[in-house]
Amino acid sequence: MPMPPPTDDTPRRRSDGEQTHAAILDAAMRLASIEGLSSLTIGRLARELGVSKSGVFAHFRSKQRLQQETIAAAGEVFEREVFVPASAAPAGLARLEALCEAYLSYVERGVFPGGCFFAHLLAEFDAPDGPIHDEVDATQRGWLALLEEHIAIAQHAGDLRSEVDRAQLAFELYAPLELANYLATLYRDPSLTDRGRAAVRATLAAASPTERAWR
Amino acid sequence: MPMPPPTDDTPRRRSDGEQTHAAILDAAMRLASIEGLSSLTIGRLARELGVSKSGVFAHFRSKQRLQQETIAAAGEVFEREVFVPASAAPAGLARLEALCEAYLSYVERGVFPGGCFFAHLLAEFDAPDGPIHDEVDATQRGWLALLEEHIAIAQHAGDLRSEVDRAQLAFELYAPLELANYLATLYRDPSLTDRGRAAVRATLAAASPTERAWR
DNA sequence: GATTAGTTCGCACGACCGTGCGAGATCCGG
DNA sequence: CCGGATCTCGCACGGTCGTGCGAACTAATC
Repeated sequence: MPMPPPTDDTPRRRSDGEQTHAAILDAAMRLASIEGLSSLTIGRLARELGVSKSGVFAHFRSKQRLQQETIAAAGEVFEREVFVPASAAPAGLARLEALCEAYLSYVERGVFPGGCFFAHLLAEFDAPDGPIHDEVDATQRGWLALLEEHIAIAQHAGDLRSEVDRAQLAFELYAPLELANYLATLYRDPSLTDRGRAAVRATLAAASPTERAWR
Repeated sequence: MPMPPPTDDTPRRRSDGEQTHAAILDAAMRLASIEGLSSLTIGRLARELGVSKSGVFAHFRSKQRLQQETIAAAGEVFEREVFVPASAAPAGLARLEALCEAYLSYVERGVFPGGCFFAHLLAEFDAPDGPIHDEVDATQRGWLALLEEHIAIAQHAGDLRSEVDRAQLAFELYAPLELANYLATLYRDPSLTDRGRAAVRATLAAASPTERAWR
């Protein structure tokens, strides 16, 4: 009995496959952000979507493709939820603050139910395994490079002291964002992001040219 | 052909089981720190140790017990590698610095090949699943509480300003430790821990009563 | 030397994994 | 109305998982 006619009245529409494809990736992102990309399972996805395993498998022709497409899809979500909002701010210090705030807001709003998708990947593929490791590596370097870029602009604009080490400051801004993400998810308490906000504020204040570098 | 007599000349010694038990936990910690506790597999452990699956399984009578004993064993390693060295410093600011330094050193020395075992758990069980989540939760709260405790002592001793929010400062100290761990493992570059050291130093300087709060 | 406790073995079970294949169901262009 | 595309299906495969069981072997005790 292959395909017990869709039962619901709406007949199969043009390009039903694209819809399914997107729905699968949606569920995959949700699952992977909670339990990790490697415990993403075709059978489980199928069950969750009320679809046969073959129905899922046919859309990606290997598990690896499924994983890669899931990462790509999550990348688009991240771009939409973090990069785009932050881009409203002018390049430099304002953009730097906007990036941090956009990240914390994205954690706070629970865009992914298991916390930041990429933070999860960072922890999961921290050991040098397979091709996904390189992708994660590049993602992290890109994020840090973006922060550094705006630090540099802020320095040239005189909004940050020019002696501060850019890579070090990027690290110090990123650190509280990550920890806020992990603890907010672990404790199920989005208010943890306020700790992140305070930390970012303090770090930027310490790097500001006006020496009001205390909380 | 069960048990092809141990082949090597050394005959089975008293309490061979305890040795095996410990060897299994050793391999389990190694594996779990790299690939996560949930991809810890009895079959894989057995293969890695050149032993039958039953030979592994018999020592723990369920997978859950294996996982719990692995966490406990890693806790002992952490205690030996971080808590004990730090305890040499007097309580308060010195202990606080010693704890951060001990953690970074433990990351740097690669005590676990996949980076800090507990940081991995923090990321892996950030979603509320099962009994292990509670254990991870408690571990993290304990670590933060320990930092807070020595912050309080340092404040009473006048080594840190008494107005600073203890929980916030603990968060700001923990954040660079975690990120240093993740990036050092991801980039295979232990020198990342120096970023963590600099961040800790800056954060403590900003909280110090003498206002030399710049890098 | 027989007994006993302890350790590891082979083997089997059901469940789930990723992957393939052929077959129906539906839709679209002719 | 017909023929190809497109989806999704059921089914089957080999592999690995966690878990049990009985048996073989060793070392220590009587």
